Amino acid sequence: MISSIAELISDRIGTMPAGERRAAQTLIANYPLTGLKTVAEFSAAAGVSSPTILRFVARLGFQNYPEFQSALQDELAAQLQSPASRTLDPSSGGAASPMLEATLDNMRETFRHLSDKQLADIAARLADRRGKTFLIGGRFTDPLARYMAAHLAIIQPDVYHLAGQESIWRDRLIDMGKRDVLVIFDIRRYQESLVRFAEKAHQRGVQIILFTDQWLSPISRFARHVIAGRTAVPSAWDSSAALFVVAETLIGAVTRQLEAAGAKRIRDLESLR
Amino acid sequence: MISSIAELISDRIGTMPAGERRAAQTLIANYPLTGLKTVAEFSAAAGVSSPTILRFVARLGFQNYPEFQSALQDELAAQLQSPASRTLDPSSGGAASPMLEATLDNMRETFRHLSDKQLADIAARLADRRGKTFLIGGRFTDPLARYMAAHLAIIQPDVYHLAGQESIWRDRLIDMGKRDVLVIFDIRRYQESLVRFAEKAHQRGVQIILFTDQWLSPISRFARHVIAGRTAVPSAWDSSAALFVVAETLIGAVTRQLEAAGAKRIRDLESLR
DNA sequence: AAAGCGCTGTATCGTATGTTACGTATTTTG
DNA sequence: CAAAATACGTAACATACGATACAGCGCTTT
Repeated sequence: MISSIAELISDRIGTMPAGERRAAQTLIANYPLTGLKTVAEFSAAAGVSSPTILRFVARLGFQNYPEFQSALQDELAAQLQSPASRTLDPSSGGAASPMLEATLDNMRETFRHLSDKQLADIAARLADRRGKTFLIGGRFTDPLARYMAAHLAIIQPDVYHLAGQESIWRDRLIDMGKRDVLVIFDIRRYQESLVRFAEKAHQRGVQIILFTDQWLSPISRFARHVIAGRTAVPSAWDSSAALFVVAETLIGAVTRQLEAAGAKRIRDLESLR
Repeated sequence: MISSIAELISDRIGTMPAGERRAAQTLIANYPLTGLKTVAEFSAAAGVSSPTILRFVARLGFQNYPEFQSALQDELAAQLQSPASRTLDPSSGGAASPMLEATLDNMRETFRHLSDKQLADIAARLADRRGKTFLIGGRFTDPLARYMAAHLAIIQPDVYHLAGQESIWRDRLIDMGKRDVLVIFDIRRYQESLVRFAEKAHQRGVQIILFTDQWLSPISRFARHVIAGRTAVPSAWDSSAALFVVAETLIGAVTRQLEAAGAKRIRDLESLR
């Protein structure tokens, strides 16, 4: 069974004429980048002419050059999204749990695409006390919304978790305006009810902060800030762990920003018990 | 110092207009593949027009689109040629977030003290369908109970999350017996109400599975299985992320064990929508 | 409430890219 | 050794791609 294009090439490289073989070798040499460049660049790198490159990809079974490039990109996408290809680091005791390893990878990847500044911006918005904060989640992610709401509600007023039936929180739209923030958690399979809700909130000028997966919920169209977490794990379910950690990080950042006001508020709450 | 284009983007994403921000988000979401495609494909993926994409790359400082693509390819080349740089480099990615590093450490430590056999035993008990499963959590951990309940309830019947006021779930004790399982989440500061509840359930012979922190909730006295997660992070709050990951791992394990029966159940549920 | 500014999309243009036809060189075979 | 077949490159072509000008719209500001 031949799965990757690289295998396909090394399989047929023996039957190729000299020029095409040079093309194959240069492609394998720094795979797959050369194949993503233009035909002219590819041919220059291989030291052959453009038609030779085209004959080369034709021999591999592709109808035209763009089709060949698309195949390379798909392959690269699969490779980049599943860090399984990454050599298992022997440091962590190795055969711990593939589930754990995947989760740790997801978190690293998620934060790699999340700059400190971006997190700071979002935290600043959440800490901005001129408006209210609403949180809501989907079928499996609503607990994350609850978790975040439970913490935020302690350090600042006007934090509301939207729970229950759709009709209930839809009516809460009337309370929302430009100064308010709506935090939405929505991963595959995206819920239409949430999309509708987000759209209406957006129309009212509400600032939306979206927690979603790397395939981006349609709500990203309306969102001011989008946090794309990795969710792929060797399980029947997707993992929300990366989003959970981002949420915790934000909770910490907001707490730090509100330290002055927040500390007093916490003390007041303590004395209420 | 800004080294990668991804950093450059997340650095300036705050100052971008809405359309360009959507472009930036879709690019970051599955970086860097979208940037290697044509302008038309990029714009379609982001849901904006072609000129917006071009304005986006112009704002990043590139003279034209091909130059932008070349930069992405160079970056990808460097990344592919040295795969060692991706795993655990304390230089660039390491200093990202001390919060993240602490969380990752917590998870590794948590799983280090958690044997495969122990996880398998707990999963087996959760998958045992002779009794009912109840889940409950504390002030901040109740969302974890909800999260776990949301998944377990799909693959098997008789899964109940205990919510609301104490008096409500206290009355549910009457439904609990020897064959039943009670999953409790309780971290500092431990809630008396939960301890009381756990004790009564224990007296009724209920099997208790406890998620707690490394200092062990007093409920551990009554628990059949104890999962001690690390919670220390550089924040004003404790982190429940490690417990969250254990919960997800268990969800996956239970799902696998119930695969035969569970798969049918999932299909039935799908057809109900 | 009105005016100005900035952002975004539509339509058009020039160009670089992939493609193909054809002639020459090189190898293979009788 | 000769002749044929295959391989390769040059050059011309058409397409599709990136770039740009312009108009409409929403938003902010006075």
